Amino acid sequence: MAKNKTTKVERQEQLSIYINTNPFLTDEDLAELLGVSVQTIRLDRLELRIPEYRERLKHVAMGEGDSVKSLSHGELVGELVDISVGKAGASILTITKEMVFKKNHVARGHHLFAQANSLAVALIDAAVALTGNARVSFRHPVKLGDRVVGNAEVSGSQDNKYKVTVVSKVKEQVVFEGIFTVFALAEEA
Amino acid sequence: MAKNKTTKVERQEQLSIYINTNPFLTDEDLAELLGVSVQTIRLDRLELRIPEYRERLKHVAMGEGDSVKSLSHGELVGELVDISVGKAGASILTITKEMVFKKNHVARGHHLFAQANSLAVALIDAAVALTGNARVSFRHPVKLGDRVVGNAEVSGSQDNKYKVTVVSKVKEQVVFEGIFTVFALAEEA
DNA sequence: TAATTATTAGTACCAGGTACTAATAATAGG
DNA sequence: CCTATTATTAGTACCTGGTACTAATAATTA
Repeated sequence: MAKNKTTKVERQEQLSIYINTNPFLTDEDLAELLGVSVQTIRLDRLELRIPEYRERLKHVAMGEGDSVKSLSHGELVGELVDISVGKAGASILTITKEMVFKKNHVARGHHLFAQANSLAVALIDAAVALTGNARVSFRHPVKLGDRVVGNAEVSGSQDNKYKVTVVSKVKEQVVFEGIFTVFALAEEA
Repeated sequence: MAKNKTTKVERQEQLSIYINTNPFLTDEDLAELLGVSVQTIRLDRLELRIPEYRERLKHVAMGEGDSVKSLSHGELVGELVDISVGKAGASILTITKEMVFKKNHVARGHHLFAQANSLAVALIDAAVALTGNARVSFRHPVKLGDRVVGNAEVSGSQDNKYKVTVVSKVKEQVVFEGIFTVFALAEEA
């Protein structure tokens, strides 16, 4: 037949690539892409130990599932527990396994920064606020499972420039301190 | 019957909570949890416009699917393109929709911080490295789709304390600058 | 040519649903 | 008190995306 003369191995390599770059492909999709029958795809997956569609989705979903409150999503990192716009606010961030170094279960600094930064920005009473600069100190390591309570306070302002001080604690112990300069922007800047 | 006298509305609220905190629950699971039949759960989902199990997983998986390189995962934010441990390194972060403010498509500062911070930490030749403090400036807004190239350099060291300077650019324009003080820790600190 | 490997077809089965019909409780209104 | 409406449950047929298995037919290799 006038089929592309690809070997089994070549096809299986392609299969791996397809699935790795897009786990949402079903066997039927793959069969069409590779020009073989669905049964062949199944045999290939078996040999390559690639789980079925639904299992794949489950695992992608799981890996990310409980990190919904993490940096990539939502407008705020952590959970806002109290806010008085223009004045002060607080948020809580629980350290999950995705946020820590595998080696020692210490949270990566940028998560604490992210909590503080998004809290600082949330405080500003403007359509859009951007961080201009920041000075931050990581006072004490934060561990997996810790509940980090961030407290922010607007400590000064000049024109559209606000100074926000954030102190984050884990059970009364200060773990992070930062001073953020946030700019309030007009609606259509 | 000696059932908990919960109203339909109360049950539906509970249902929402259950599903929000754990999208992996099937109708059967939920039926058992709430002490009603599977059919009732289905009707509830219909009324609440909650999609079915497989659709939910698909969406969790999708929402996060392409943000694998974002903050919550991997040991590094951005893609490492060059590194010479103890000296310098570079990484690239492409700004996705998850990283920007919906209103103006400008990247939230903490993502740039995260890229720089994880790059700084990666540079340190130690089992574990932690950021002590940092001074950062966001020079120019970064937009959705921008490819942020971060360049880090160890600019000094004293004992286990390293000073790392990071400059991030989008097409030759400096968008972020930061000086990080990173501490190298012993294996079993 | 015989043996082996690769590919395809088909069957029965499963999970987790949708969509629909129908029967039975429970609650409220007059 | 009886009726009308709402709530809940049961059951059926069907769908997707598979697993597990059997069997037949190419294509290759020894």
